[in-house]
Amino acid sequence: MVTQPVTVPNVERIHARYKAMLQALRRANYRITPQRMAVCQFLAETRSHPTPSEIYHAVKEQFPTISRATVYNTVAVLKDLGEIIELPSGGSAGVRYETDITPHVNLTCMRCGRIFDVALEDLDSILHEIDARTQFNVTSFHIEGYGVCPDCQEA
Amino acid sequence: MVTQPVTVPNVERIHARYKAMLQALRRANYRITPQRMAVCQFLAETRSHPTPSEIYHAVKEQFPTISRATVYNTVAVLKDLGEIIELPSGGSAGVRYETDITPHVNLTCMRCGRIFDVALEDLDSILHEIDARTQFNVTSFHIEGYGVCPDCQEA
DNA sequence: GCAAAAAGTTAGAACGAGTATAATTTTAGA
DNA sequence: TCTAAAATTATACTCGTTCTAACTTTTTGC
Repeated sequence: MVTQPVTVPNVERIHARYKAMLQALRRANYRITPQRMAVCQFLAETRSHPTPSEIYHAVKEQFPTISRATVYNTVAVLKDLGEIIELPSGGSAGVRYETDITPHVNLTCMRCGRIFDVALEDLDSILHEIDARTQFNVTSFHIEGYGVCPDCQEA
Repeated sequence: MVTQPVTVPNVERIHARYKAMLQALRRANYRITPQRMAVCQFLAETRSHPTPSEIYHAVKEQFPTISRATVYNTVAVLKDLGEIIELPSGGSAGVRYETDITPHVNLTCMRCGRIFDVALEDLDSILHEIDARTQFNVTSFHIEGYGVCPDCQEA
């Protein structure tokens, strides 16, 4: 079983993430609408690297008339602001979104398509080395690993 | 300007990559067809993180009747075999494929959408640490960095 | 070299993810 | 409270991706 990081999703962390997203929107002069708040809340809560469709269906429970365009617009804005990251989905479901923008490792199982988060220490040294070698202004990074998860190894 | 790695694409490297892809297909009991060879050749040669559409149009020069489904099937098989990696394309162009499966850094400019490859040393230590912390069988990994490229910083 | 099974390709259709659009609604600031 | 402009909506549209049935090709064994 993949070692889950010691940090457990809790109300504080979710709230901080939610607040950070809303602040990013405000700072960039985007309007704060109930729909955007709901999308941010869902994204702050989820651990599942959701597709746009999954986000849509989750938010639709609270806002039955929400339009898909609204969801797509909202995640696009959040992505532009660097609050979420777009991942290849590893299946036929289009893109997935990563809400943890701190440096970490995503391990994608090439069998079942699931994505596992792993926290590693000392990833900052990578950022230093990228800075030393390039003139690219890097604002976030993570590591994408591919292979077979423990469950699929047993099957 | 992003520092390009000292390694320059040359005929030997391209040929080795091409051969590796064909061998992976053979080893997995896939048939070697002229269309698959052409896709592999193009992928071995390109440095451009091509979309499926770009692959299709490149191969269509040599095989004017090739079907899109054939291209999609071929890259899907190569992806399943771990010979190429799927990247988010950062635009509306669907996915892009990465043909360099050695550990390295992809820097994606969030303005223009271009993807820059950077080679770093000592990335193997990351693999060791993932192994130490998880039971995930990792076969390849790379680093995804996001930010603004030098060109877009000047504009 | 031939035959056959099965994989692979093809052309075109289908699907659905993602985007566009015009009308309507809502937000935020004065 | 009013208003300008942003945001949402329902629906249509685009296009990337996958499906399908017929046909072709590869590979293996004889």
